[in-house]
Amino acid sequence: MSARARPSGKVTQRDVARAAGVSHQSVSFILNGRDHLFKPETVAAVRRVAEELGYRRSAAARSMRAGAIGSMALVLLHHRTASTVPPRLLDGLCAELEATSRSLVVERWQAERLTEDQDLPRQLREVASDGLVINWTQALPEPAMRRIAAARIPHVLLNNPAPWHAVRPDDFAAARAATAELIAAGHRRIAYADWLHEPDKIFAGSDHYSIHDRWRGYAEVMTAAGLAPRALLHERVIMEEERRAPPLDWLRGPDAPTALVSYSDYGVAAALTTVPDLAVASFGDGGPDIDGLPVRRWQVPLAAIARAAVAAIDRQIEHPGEKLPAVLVGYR
Amino acid sequence: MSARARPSGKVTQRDVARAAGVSHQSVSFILNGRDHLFKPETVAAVRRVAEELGYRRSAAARSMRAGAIGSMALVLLHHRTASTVPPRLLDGLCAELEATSRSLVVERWQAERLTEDQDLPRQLREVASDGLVINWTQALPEPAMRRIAAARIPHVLLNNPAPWHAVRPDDFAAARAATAELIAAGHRRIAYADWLHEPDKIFAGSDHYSIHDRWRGYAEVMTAAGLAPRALLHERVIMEEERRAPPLDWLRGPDAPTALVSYSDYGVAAALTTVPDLAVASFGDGGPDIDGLPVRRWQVPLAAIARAAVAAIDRQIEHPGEKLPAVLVGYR
DNA sequence: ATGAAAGCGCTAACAA
DNA sequence: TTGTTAGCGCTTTCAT
Repeated sequence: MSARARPSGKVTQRDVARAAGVSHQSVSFILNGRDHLFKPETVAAVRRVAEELGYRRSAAARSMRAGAIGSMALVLLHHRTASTVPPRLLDGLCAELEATSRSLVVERWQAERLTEDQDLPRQLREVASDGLVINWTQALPEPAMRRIAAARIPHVLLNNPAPWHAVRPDDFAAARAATAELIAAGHRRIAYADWLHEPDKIFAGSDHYSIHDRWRGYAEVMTAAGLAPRALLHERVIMEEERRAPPLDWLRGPDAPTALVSYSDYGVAAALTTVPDLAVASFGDGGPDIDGLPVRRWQVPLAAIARAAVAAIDRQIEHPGEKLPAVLVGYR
Repeated sequence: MSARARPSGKVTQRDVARAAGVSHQSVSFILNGRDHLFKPETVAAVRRVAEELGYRRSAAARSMRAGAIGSMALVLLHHRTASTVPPRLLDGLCAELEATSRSLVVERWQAERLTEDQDLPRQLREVASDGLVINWTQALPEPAMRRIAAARIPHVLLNNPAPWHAVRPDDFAAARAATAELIAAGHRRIAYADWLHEPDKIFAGSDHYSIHDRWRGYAEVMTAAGLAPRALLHERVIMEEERRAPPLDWLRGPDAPTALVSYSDYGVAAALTTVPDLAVASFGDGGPDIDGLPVRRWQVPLAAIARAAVAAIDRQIEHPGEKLPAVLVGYR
């Protein structure tokens, strides 16, 4: 190893150039696909030396030059409890960005801390990505919105009912389809179950829009088919802290439902423990089934959502200031 | 709005300086906490103008100057199917990095494509983070290892049995504790269940080390207590593509186990559907229980793992070339 | 209390 | 085919 790099420093194009006996601009050209301009032996020498020294291009210097960062940020808002990241969303975003050799940054925002104007999170304070994919079902806190507007940051809201700059799955249509499928299979006593949320959120539509939309989709199809919608709710909201099996008495008895449309996976396993031959449809971020249980599971179309989100941000980068209408993505 | 920024360009310190009538170095000082050197009205003016123009510091320029990127990369290796990211791992890494105002990049590596020397992933081609947290249970592909060594990239392997530069949960100890707990509760017929893996992986220890370690921990404690270890395996491996409920006949009958130590959550719901009063301990990345089911769930200590991983990389940045022994993190 | 100048590593325009 | 030069935005040292 004739030419060693500084032991604790980064190897630069200059180091490679020195070791290979060429100028550092030649190194830049050769390492960036414009090698046809050089003698084959020069190219080979530069390549070999770069490899030996363990040269890696500086992403910081490159983005500075290019005027773009080469990454997007996935922003996860969370209250006290850790926000859940649907793995397939992460995967979809990575895949989408890889395709254009960009990468994904993940940042958490604490909803409470965003109330004050001070101490904004990094992605709002700095130009540290080319755009923000914000996974948040409600309205953004004022300070964050102000900053995004003032700095004209390309962004898109995920799973958010906002009319602009938003991408979300079509929960209403999915609930309709799920219910219709059960009716088509011959079921008549089909109940809707939501063990997680308070009735006013389900029936009136506050909080996460999907809580209301899934119920609406179910209820509409039932009514249209001349069947009676039935909501099975926990008499008391089960909070994160005190999760336990929901009471399942209504699954037995003469008028018991033969099928269930469940808001989420929560409680489904318990329901099937009580009535093994219940037909169940549920919605979720996970895979096509719940660990070995016979459930028709409607998967949130996260890959398509990721694609739409990246496209929306790219559009804003190209056409700054343009107002983008929200995108509804259908379930598979 | 007297001084507008270029509509489609980024606002720089220069722009702010011009609008506020000071030099751009003054802006840098004022915006970075050295405002005591300036007149209060200058400080106020600069602050106000920066806010109005939506100035954000360029992370690229800053890291170039600083000689460090200010982020770490979480690397997810995956085969064909999407790799799962334990949400609590992501959360733990974010939290750990936030504490030092750094951020997290996520990159997927495709194990097959790493076999060829060409076309390495971005984090190996470029200096795009200060270190790699590689979530991979096997040996790294040769080209990746070579590159990491040649470029002296700070890194740590997660959930990996490697003796150096690795951080992993102590599955062996956890399985021992889980089994001991069931024995202490009075159980005698305790079975070990793994419906996902082939016997040679469980008993001989190829593939993911935890597959073998959890079995070993269980078997040792059982034997030490004078009880007979019993492995309940699927007669045929259940592949991703054909997941279905495992056959559960062995949970009934006179000699049936009263308790179960399960490799993972897979199959637990089905087992409890068959025998509701079975005592079950399982291991997993998720929350403290499986959707409403009575299971003693041993949670992989992902927050502590994240902390150890970041610490290991920081250590390598400070002491390049030092060989770090693997870190074993205990379950809670 | 404020400004001038240098340089981080890279690429692109221009010279030779 | 190769080298020279300038500048991206920022921080820091030095001079005023």
